Amino acid sequence: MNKKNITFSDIAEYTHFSKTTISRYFNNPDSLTLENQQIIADALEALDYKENKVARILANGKTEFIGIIIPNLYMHYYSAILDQILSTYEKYGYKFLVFTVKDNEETERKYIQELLAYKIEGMIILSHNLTSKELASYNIPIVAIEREDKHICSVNTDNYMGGVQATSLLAKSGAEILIHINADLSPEVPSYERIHGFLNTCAEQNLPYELILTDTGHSYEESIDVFYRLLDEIDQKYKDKVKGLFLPNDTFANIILNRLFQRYGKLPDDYKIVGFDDSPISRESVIPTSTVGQQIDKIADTALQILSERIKENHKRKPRTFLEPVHKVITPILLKRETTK
Amino acid sequence: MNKKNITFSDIAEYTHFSKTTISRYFNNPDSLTLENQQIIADALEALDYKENKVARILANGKTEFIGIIIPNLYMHYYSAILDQILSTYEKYGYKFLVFTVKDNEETERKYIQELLAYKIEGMIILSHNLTSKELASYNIPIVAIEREDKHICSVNTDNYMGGVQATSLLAKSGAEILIHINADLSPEVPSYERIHGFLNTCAEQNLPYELILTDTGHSYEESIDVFYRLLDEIDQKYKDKVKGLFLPNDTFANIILNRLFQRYGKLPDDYKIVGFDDSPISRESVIPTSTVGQQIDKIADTALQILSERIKENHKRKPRTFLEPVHKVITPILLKRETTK
DNA sequence: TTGTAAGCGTTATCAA
DNA sequence: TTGATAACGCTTACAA
Repeated sequence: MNKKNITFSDIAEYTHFSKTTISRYFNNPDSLTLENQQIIADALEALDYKENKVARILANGKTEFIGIIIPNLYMHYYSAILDQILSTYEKYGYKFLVFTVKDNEETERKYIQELLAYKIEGMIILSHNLTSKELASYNIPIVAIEREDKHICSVNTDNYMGGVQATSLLAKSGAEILIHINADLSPEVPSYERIHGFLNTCAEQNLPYELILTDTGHSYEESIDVFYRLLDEIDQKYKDKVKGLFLPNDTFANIILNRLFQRYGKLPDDYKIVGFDDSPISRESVIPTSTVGQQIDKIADTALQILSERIKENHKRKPRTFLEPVHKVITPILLKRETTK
Repeated sequence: MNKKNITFSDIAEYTHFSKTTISRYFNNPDSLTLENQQIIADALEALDYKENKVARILANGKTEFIGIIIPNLYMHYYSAILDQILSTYEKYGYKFLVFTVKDNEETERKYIQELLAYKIEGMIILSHNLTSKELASYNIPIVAIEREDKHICSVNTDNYMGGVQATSLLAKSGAEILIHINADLSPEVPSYERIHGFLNTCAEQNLPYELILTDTGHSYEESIDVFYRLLDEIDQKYKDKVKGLFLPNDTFANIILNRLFQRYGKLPDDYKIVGFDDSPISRESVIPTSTVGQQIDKIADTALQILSERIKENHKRKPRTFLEPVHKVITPILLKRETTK
């Protein structure tokens, strides 16, 4: 802060080159002789030059910023996704400006404006506040992850396949009645497909089943109440049957597993449980819980692949104005653990 | 991208004001008459103006960027901290550029250079790769969170107090032998103080204790091996005593709790357990685990308070060149749950 | 292979 | 209360 910043002008003066040549040293070094490259390199060292990407952005329009809007980082799924997105820096070079948004449309719009003011080149959206139609109207490359995505690109887990895998595993482990509990989802969110996967598998294999769509609570405490009640009902209703429970996430699976352990000191033989997400709790539960794992690294990489392609397209002198949204699907991985023995 | 961006020049032309006046409309509206404010407001609307903060930064030097270097977002503690840091946007207005760095000095230096190139105004560091001395040499405001912090500002949990709270709770719950297991930490990291808190409490209250400092493993699987072995040893050694176990985090506490549950179908009366962090696993464990909670919201807010003060100082025409590092300490909160009944 | 000069879209300084 | 003009530090034609 003390002495003024070293700029290309200073280096130009010092080396008796022009600013342009200094710029070339950074952007197209091969166009300089090796000697001259060395001279400039030495000068940078001698003057302790620090690059200024803000000036570069203003001049060439490429910020290499990608904006991320994510509901929170408190839930493991979201932080795991962000973790993987951030680590794509080494491969793609984009820097990430991250905002968390609770359920508030106006806030989300405000944050998007802020991101646009910083000239982000693309955006990754995990929140559910704005429709994909509105998002598409911003006219910048956008990838949605696990949310409604009609009008924008997206990367999702193959939720249908996940539902099939979970249901089949329960069936194979000896379940006589298959039960899937889920929130009453909108058919537009990708995870709705898990329900289809469950239903179709039961139908195809001719398995008795029950589908319970209900409010699963908005906090851990609420969810505990909900699932304790449901478990009691199920216990009553299917007393003499082996019950196969497919839960929409590992947290819910864990609530049920804990309840059974607290009661019986073990997982009774007439209960089989499968969760979803392969979150830490599924490994750290009192006995390891079977679950359907999302390939979060692939999801993140695919999202960046889509973005970087479209960003490159925008940098062409004559970018195509409209590209159809693409929708990629990543296969989940079934993890057979102790709760489906 | 199609038609060129609307700039102050366009608005100036449209309204017959100068660029300067348009700038004033944004930065010092009171210096314009209400009429003229309205005229400009209408023009912005009519022309669909989008602000460009990159240009503004280049002109006034204020990016409002803060860089964050964090080991990962996979561990809940880190993502919880980042979550709270991001939500300070509403209060302080800073935007965050986030990098994750594994154990690699060179990578961290590279990322810091990148952050500096984007003219960040401050930095929050949670990683352990570089010494605080080296970090201080970058000459920008930096706050460390739970890491070595001799030469830079920091915000930490009062780890000593945490150790005292945990140990006292175990004592009160009837433990006859107090055991603290921890990694063989450097005395420079803040969490080392937990050990002091444990030892001093045992000494003051004249309690029998054992301090086990050992390699706790570098993965969940490794940790399981370590703690199963330790538990067997403890079980042998203190057969007829009520054992009070103070673990350095909730994950480790959970490993022990699960092992006991798997063996006995419940937490035996001669085991009392306290973890650290109030991470989700402490609530979601087979029975809720007592733990010491860090006030992560306060930690994040305090970090930003320190940064924003120092950044403001830097914006003064004559900033003080050197400010002593400040070290803030946030009191932890003891959570008494089922494992210390 | 190198240089000149005109941007990029703001803000700051000084003057009116 | 408003304006003219020179920064801010880099890139990009176009020339040589």
